[in-house]
Amino acid sequence: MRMEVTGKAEDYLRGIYEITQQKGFARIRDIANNLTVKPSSAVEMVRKLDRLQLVRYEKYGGVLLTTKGKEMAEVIEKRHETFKKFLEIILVPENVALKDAHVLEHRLQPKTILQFSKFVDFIENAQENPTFFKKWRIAFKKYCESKVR
Amino acid sequence: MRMEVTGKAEDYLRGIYEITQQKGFARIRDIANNLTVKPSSAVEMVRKLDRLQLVRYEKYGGVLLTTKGKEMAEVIEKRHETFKKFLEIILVPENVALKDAHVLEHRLQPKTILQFSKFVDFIENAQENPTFFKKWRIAFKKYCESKVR
DNA sequence: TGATAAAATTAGGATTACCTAACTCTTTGA
DNA sequence: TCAAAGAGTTAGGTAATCCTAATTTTATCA
Repeated sequence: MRMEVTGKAEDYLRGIYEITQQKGFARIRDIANNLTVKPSSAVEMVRKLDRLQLVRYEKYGGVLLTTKGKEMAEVIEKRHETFKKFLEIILVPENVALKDAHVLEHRLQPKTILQFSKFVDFIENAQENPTFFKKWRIAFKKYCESKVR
Repeated sequence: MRMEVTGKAEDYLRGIYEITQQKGFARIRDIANNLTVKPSSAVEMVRKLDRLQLVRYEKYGGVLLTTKGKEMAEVIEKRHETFKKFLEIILVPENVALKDAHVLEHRLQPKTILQFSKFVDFIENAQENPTFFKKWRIAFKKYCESKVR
């Protein structure tokens, strides 16, 4: 077993992070639900994350993020937020965006992710030139509506 | 073997399409190079695509797209172009964009892909208001440069 | 034309991630 | 308190891709 943090491992890490934020720790069941996976699959990944020292896990006990795991989850979460915002900007309906943000997060190279986040900042930093950006968003929205057919 | 057109199958299909455009047919070697994969892997996938009736393939012979395969490849290719243009627009360097466009193509829902392509059209359809769009691109470029640090 | 080089194929493995079914712990409530 | 119910584990599989190391076929050129 090669032991590296794959895209899936990141999904699990973010899931565990989200659950932890809400209730302080995560159970296998929660993780399985969050990832839409059977508990047996969740156990498998949690064991891997434990070996990678990203979570602490004991049989029949809860799962906790280590410092390292939490740091990594935060980076992942931030990236996730970027993609969610980005999808909002290009007017993807929220229910769709929620799933697809997950999809966007993996396998992209750092440079690409950086550009995505710059784009989001650029569009959101309306304070530098509010009229221009407002105009931009309105124009794009109109453009989309005109293309509904 | 479950036999469905997975993301990877689409990658191969597009590769075969590209090669075919250039020289009329594809050899295993070409496909392996295009996909950065060993020939043995290329053979495996080509056999799968043949079973799916997306290519015609005979041992030691060339690979040709069927009508169905060509149609599918064209849809995939167009999607690929959208993502490539999109990455250009957000100023991802070309060498990075080339790889990441591939990544973007899979698993996104149709609605999201549609919005990506609308965004690209919106930015590119400068004829409707050339100054506005030119201004937009210049502004984004400047914004990125100002953030180099 | 026949030996070598190049291309393609096959066999046999590895990896990642998922599943089902059976089993083992733990919790809970009568 | 102890038997179900619920949660968690394990064993054993599947599927998609990829790889290496033979092996087989085809092409090339002296």
